[in-house]
Amino acid sequence: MRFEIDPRSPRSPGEQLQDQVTFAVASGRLLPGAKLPSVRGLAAQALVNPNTVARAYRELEHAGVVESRPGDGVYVAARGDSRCAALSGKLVRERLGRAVDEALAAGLGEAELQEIVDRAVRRSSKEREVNA
Amino acid sequence: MRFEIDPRSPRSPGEQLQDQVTFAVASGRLLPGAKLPSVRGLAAQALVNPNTVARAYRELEHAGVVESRPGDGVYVAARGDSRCAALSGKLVRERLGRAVDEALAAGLGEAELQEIVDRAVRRSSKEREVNA
DNA sequence: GGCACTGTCCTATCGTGCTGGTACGGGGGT
DNA sequence: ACCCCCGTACCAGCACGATAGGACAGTGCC
Repeated sequence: MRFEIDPRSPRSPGEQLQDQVTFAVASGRLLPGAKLPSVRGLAAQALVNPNTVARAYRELEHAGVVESRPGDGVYVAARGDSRCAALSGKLVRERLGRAVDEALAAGLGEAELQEIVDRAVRRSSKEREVNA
Repeated sequence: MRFEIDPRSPRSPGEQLQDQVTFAVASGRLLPGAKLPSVRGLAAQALVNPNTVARAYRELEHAGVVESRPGDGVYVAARGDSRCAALSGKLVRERLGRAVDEALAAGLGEAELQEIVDRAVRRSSKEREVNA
């Protein structure tokens, strides 16, 4: 499981980390019981401060997505997957909705919009293949 | 032309304002030569600080989208529309792409994604009718 | 027991974006 | 000429997220 931060995103690094874990759990790429990278390890990998990772993990624990076992590691919570499903669905719907609103406000027609979405889907699934 | 700020958006008020003007110009809702709301007026309407609006206008002027005539007002620049077309197209593509990536990462299938987009389009065009 | 690794906590500091307030100079209608 | 509204500029201050560094306690392995 790789995590990475897009510095050009308007979302803060901590939020991006949180989102990525949530989505990975919701999609089943991270199963309940799986061990997440260590705070320090993930910080080094994602080039952020360990404190930022720790805060993200703490938020996730508060949301019931993960469980942290001090001295051992952070694990996906037992029912974290179902908890994430609703959560990530809501997030995704909200953000996709916003992006579509923007696109229409910018004068794009439905056809062009459809084409952009298709293209993004194809690009994204191609990347998924490569990483498989 | 109404502008409003969504405080729940991850984007800063200034950026939201900037985007909205850009999209309005790109879509032809604001034509070259049209007068934009005054710094103070828009600030009062959108519940932000006049300084924030002034900065957004300055950025837009730097991008060649608007022209400011001190003592008079801020106007859409002569070739602002064409300048915006490319700009907003790029922005929209980027953000829609990100949202689609997220949705797929969250485990949504293409069919569900399609359904969400359709729903957002319909909701959005319904709002457009109401405001027409 | 000792060691390496884990998560946790705390404080100080920086950068950035927004706020609040004030002041200046120009345009345009009266 | 006057006054009102306009954009512009500048400043101090605040909030927030991220950074940096250090210290602590628990777990697991040897």
